[in-house]
Amino acid sequence: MAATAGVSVSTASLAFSGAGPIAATTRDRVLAAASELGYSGPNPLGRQLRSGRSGIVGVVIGDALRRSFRDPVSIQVLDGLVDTLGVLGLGVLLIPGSTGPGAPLVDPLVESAAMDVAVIMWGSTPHDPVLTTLRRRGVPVVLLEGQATEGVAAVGIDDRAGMAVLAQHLLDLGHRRIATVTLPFDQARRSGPVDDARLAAIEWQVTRRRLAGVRDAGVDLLETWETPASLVEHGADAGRALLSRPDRPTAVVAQSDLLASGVVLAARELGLRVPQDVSVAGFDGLDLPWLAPDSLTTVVQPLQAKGVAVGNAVEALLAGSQPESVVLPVELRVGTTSGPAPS
Amino acid sequence: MAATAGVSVSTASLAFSGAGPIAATTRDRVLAAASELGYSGPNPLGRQLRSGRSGIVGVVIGDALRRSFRDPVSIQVLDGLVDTLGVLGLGVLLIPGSTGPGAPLVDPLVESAAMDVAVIMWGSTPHDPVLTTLRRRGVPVVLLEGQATEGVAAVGIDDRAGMAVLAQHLLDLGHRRIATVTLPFDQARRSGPVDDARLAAIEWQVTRRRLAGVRDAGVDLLETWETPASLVEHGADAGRALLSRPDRPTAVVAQSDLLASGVVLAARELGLRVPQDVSVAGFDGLDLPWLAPDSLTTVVQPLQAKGVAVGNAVEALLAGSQPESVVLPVELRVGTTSGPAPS
DNA sequence: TTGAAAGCGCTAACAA
DNA sequence: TTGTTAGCGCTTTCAA
Repeated sequence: MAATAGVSVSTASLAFSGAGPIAATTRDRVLAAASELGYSGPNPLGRQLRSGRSGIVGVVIGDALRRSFRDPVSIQVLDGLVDTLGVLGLGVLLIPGSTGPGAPLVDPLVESAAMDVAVIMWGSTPHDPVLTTLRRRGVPVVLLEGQATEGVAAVGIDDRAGMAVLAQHLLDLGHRRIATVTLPFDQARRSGPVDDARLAAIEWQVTRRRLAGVRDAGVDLLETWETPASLVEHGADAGRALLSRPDRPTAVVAQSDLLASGVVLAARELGLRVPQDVSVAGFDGLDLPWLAPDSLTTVVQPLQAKGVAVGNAVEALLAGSQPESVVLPVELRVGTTSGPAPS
Repeated sequence: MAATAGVSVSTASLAFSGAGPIAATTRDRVLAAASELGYSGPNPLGRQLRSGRSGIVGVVIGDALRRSFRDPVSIQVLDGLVDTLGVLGLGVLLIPGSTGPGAPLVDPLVESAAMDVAVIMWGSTPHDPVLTTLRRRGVPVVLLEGQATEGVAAVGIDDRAGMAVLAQHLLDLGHRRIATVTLPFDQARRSGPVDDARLAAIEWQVTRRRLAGVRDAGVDLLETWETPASLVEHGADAGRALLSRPDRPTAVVAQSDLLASGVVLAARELGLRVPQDVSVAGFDGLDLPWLAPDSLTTVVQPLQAKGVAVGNAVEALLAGSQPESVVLPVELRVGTTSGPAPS
């Protein structure tokens, strides 16, 4: 310990922290001794125990990393979050979400990793075991796109209204046979057409709200197709099925841009022209350079801003106040993939 | 503290840890008291200080998150890493890499976050300030695709040999006018054609090795184009430029699949047929569903396995041994984007 | 301006 | 089988 080498004990702390009064000469002496002994500043573990703070924000990804991170949506939110937290001197600890039926309900890190606040990304319900565990531990939580509960704020977007505007856009173009491709309903992550019973059992709020938005506009859906994840290939599967129907839809609304671009690919594959034969719309507002020359008709959501909002909520929690839930606005962006319904 | 409520002090520790002898009745009593008081297991901060271990592995991303994570290559490696570390009870702390000329050289987390081991992803050189900082702190380091130094192991692939095989494949197909699109040369992240002086100054070893591989096969490159990041749009930029030359190359080798797919898009845009008019090849072996109906000719590298190998190196370091550097094999995969040179 | 002492919560060694 | 004690490294009173 530098103290032994120099001359003091707690003085060394002052030398490093800069807080408190200290003679320039002593500080220099301490720092010199430290570098001699190969001591490089206070041990974070000691500081953490003393302060009761780890400086760590646990981020529970709502899925296996490999899947979550293939989705630019999660990435952009995470990016905004990391930026915001970085300024506050906080680090992000990645915590895998439940990876499937076989795996344990919550990752061990949720049970026992040190963290000052936790963020649950994507689809937490009030009875989410992850949420329950964190509350038991007394770790304050911020939800992203989850259902706000007593004492737990959520950051989300107005996806229901956004979807309604998008659906109205298609109605205005004369479309009447409209099908939709949805995000997952729940952990089960099934794939295929859904019936009324299944529709009534949607657990994930995002999926539910976006579906409700379509109905709000007065659309009577020709078919609803559930996917296991927001990935291009699942969108393509759905597109192949929906566009092969004898009463082929004239428009397909997907609940994400990745799903929508899969539908576009499926349409091209089937020799259908977009938008002359079929219109396709998505949700998110991603930049998809490889879809060129098409640009997707979509609802743009502020992904970075979402991350920033979560970061701000975290900051509030650490400051001891209870943050408000936030609903960010979205906006219709008409691209080249939607056009008048074929007559 | 549960101790007060129950009857003991360190007995409580035994009750929770399960290690050491304890009467079933006392354990139950302690656990009951704990749940009554809302105490939920040992505070990780205390345990960490006591054990000297944080259970955290810092992963320094070689770039801004938003860019790194748009690259499936990083994601898949990270996925393999998180899986491996999860089993060991270790968590991954995300640390942004240097984000550009303006920003500070190293993220504050590198200076002072608690971590047992650090992983530097992507392109660390022996004089990397991040590496220097970590060594000063005494944090053991594993490099991914960096240059191994004394006491610092690196995990990488045999990209030079892989590139040579790929280049030979093109030569075998009769190609003689071959251009290449490279990964970044250094922090500067420039875009455009490079001259000999610039070629001699490549800092990032991956870029250097893959370029060397092409030359190993005996290819005399028509042009070398540098990109600022491995992203589709940069590949498209490069493709547009290279394929607009009067002496248009008959084949373009890109140092990554994302860059290569950008080149394919540029070719389509220019009305060139792939591979009849121009062959395109990449590196990585990604699954690119949206490139359909084409599948890229590429060099497949074991991305997940890379993450696992890094995880194993971390494990070795924590066990006190010095891991060996690892070079994983790669393999040529011929797709539909390469064919005989046009006559 | 510096030093001494206490205590954050934990576990491991030892004693009872 | 349980309790006592010490100490991980730090920062923050408080006293000198």
